[in-house]
Amino acid sequence: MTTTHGLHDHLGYWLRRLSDEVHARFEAEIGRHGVTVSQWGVMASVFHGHTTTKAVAQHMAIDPGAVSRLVDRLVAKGLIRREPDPASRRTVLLVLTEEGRALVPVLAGLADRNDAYFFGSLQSPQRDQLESWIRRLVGEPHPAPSHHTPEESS
Amino acid sequence: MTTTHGLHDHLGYWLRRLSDEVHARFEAEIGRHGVTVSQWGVMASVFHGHTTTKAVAQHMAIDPGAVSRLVDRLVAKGLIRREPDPASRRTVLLVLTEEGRALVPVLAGLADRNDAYFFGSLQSPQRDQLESWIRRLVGEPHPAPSHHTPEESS
DNA sequence: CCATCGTGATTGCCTAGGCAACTGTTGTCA
DNA sequence: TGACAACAGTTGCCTAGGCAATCACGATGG
Repeated sequence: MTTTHGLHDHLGYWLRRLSDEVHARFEAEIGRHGVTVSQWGVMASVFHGHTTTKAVAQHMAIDPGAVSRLVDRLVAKGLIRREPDPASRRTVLLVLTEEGRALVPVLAGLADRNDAYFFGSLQSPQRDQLESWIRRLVGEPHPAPSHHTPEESS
Repeated sequence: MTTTHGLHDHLGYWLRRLSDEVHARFEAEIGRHGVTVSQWGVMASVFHGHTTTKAVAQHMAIDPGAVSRLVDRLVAKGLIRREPDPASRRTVLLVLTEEGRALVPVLAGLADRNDAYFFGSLQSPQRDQLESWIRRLVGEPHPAPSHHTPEESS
C-alpha cells in the first residue's frame, strides 16, 4: 500500500468535521438570540466568575486579542460592560448587563440541548467514555512521538 | 441543579479544544513547508482526484468560496495551477504543479505523524472505537432533538 | 430556436482566532 | 528611589470559513 494517505484517512480530519458540525448547529440555534457561539463562551465565562480578558481567554483557551474583540461586539449589543478594576488600572472588569445576565441561562439550555442532540445517540457509558478520552487527550503533555514511553502517569 | 452549566460542562467545548490542538500542532509542523493545514487539504484532495472547486469543497466539507481563496494562495505559491476544462467552460480544472505534486507525500507523512502523536497514547482498539464513534456522529441524520431518549431504532 | 432555469466559480462582507507589536501599568531589585 | 522587567489589554495583519450576490455558462422545455 504505497498510496499516500488522504484527508479522510486522518482522525484529525473527522474530529474537525464533527466539531464543525456541532458548532454550526449550535450557531444556528443560538443565532436566534442574537449572539454567536464564541460570544456565548465569553458570557458564560464571565457569568462563572472569569471577569478579566485574560481569565476569559484562559477559560476559553483562545487568544486574549480574540476575547477583546468578542467583548467589543458584546458591548455593542449591550450584553456586557467594561468597568475599571478598583484593584488595578491595568486590568478591566467584565460585567454582564441585566439583559446579558438574563440571557445566560437560556443560552446554556440551548448548549445542553445541542450536546444532547449530537451525543444523545450514544448510551451513557459510551458518552462518558468518549468525553473521558477527549478530555484526556486535550492539553496533556503527550508521549514522545515515537521513541520512549513517559513514566507511569496513573 | 439550579447551577447553569458552563462552558466546560459541554462535550462540544472539549471537542473543539481537542480539534484546535490537533490542528495547531499540525499547522506548526506543516508550516515549515510553507503551507497551512487547509491548503494541504486542497492539495491532498486534488492529488486524490478531486479536481474542481466544487469537488474539493465537498471532499473537505467546506464552502466553495473558501476553496476558491485557498486555491488563490496555492497558485501564488506555485503549488497549483488552474486550467480550463476541455469538457466545460464553466468548470475549472485544478492541477498540482511539479513542486506541489512532490510535496503531497511529504505532507501526508506529517499528517500521519500528527495523528500518531495525538492518538498514539490510545490502544489500537480504543483508537478505532473513537474513530468509529466520531465518524458515526458526523453527517448523520440525528434523532429528534427532543427531550425523550430515541428508542433504539435497529 | 430561444427563453429560462440551474449550476460552477468567484467575490464581498461578516465573524473568528493566532501572532506580533505597542501602550500603559505594576512589580522588582539594585 | 529610579531603572528595568513582566504583564494586561488592545490593535493590526494574516488566514480562514459561512452566506449571499453575481457572473458566465450549460441544460431544458416550450
